[in-house]
Amino acid sequence: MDKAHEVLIRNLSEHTALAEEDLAEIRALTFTLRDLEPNQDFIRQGDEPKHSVLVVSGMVARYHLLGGGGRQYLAFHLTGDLPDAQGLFIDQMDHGLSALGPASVAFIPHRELFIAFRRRPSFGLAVWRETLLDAAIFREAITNNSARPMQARMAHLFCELFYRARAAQLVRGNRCRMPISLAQLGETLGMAIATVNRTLAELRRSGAMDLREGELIVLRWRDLQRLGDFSPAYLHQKRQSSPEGRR
Amino acid sequence: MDKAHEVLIRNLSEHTALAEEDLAEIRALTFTLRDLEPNQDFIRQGDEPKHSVLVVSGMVARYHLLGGGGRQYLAFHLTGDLPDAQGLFIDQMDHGLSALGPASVAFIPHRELFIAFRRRPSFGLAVWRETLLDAAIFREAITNNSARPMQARMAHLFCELFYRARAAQLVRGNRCRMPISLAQLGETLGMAIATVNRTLAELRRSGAMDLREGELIVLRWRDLQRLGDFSPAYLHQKRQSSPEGRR
DNA sequence: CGCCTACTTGACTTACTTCAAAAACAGTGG
DNA sequence: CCACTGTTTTTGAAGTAAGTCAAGTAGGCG
Repeated sequence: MDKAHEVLIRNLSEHTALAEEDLAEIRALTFTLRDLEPNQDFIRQGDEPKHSVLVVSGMVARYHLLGGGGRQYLAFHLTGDLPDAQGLFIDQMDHGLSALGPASVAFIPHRELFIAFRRRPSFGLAVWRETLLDAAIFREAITNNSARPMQARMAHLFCELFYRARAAQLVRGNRCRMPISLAQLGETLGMAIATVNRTLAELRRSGAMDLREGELIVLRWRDLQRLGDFSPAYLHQKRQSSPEGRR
Repeated sequence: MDKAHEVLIRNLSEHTALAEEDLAEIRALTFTLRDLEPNQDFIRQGDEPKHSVLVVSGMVARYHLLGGGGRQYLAFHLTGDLPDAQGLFIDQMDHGLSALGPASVAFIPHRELFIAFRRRPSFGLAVWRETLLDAAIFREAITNNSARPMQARMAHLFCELFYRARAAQLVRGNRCRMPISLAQLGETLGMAIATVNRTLAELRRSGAMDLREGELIVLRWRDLQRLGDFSPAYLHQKRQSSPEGRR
């Protein structure tokens, strides 16, 4: 019944072998569930975090606020992710968190986490590992937004999200939920909304993918991967199940 | 005498209060020193890391290799930094490391680190904290390279490096070592080398800073900070000593 | 039906890239 | 000390990709 705990366990198990004692420790954590509206901000830049967040369902984004009120989206998080383990040791959030589509998250008190880390250091290491994976994704975003042309940049983002969705078992057939607007895509990839639209149109025309009604549809994975110059090594998946095979 | 250990202790102490036992644990670590030529690569993308690196002197960079053989620089590291604590839980490096100017680094076996973490969990947490600080710097780089115009982008980078150099006590007067070429600056900020030069010329003309003979000179900190839209919150320094005061 | 938001498209402008060449500089060897 | 080579920096001119501006269409909802 406690879906949240199981979601966390599944996600950590992707990268780390957890002992029975770790599982017990995790199951003993107090989670406070909260349902979120689409585009609802639930942690703000400047907040002093006292809780960590676990994505129980839906998609969650991190963003920087810009001078003019605009946003720079930094990363997206799927079911099972701990989007602000980043905030564990930090006095003031340097970025905010918002839901993309409808989502639900669980709040976990930092205090409890630290106690659990002390009792089961291997649990701490597993969470640490997650934060390092996050960092690898950040690094790739730097390269993506700085060094790749617009089309590849966008294709790469979709590759990453699809690949990660697959690992989190959120892909059904060749599609997964992706409730992101063009404006948000622009604020993620550093391009103007008009360009977003034109670039997306190109990708559609290439026949590699489609994005419709909040769903990402991958029609030809290898083509999309090629267009996006995507190689998943940086995601450090244990089992290298790639969406190949489906053309 | 063991400069490397003291450098690490000083850096960790910036953010975390270490107990005597932690210090003892750190001092017991085996460091293998290595001197590096300017621009020498010492960890390559694809390597299987068995050691962590500590910057003992000089400046070190992380980079992604691009398809065409080019590079995207991801971050720079100063004396005291642990540039690849990121590699602690990772089977294959997703990025490489190189010296900028002449530098020296110490290698620490992962095995020893993990043993030390077990014996002194607070030491592990301190290193974890460092990796989260790194991640915050990555996030800012995403925003910098995606959302800021060229001049601000460059100014912001110099602000960050100067600010960090100051915290690491590497600033003398209003200058610090910065052995970086225009080409590398371009590969950091995602701009063509011609643009780098013209943008740098603008910044010089503004009178806020200069970059000469591998040295960064900050003439008017507040102006540079304004030009770069820089606010240091994301660096999460405990003591908020800013370079202000010197105009 | 009308309003609001999200998406689409077109025409214009510009900031940046590319290309090219010159000037400054560092290292090497006579 | 100076010529010779290679690299880095500087500057100019031309081309282009992407931003901006603006208007129009489509979709969702009270």
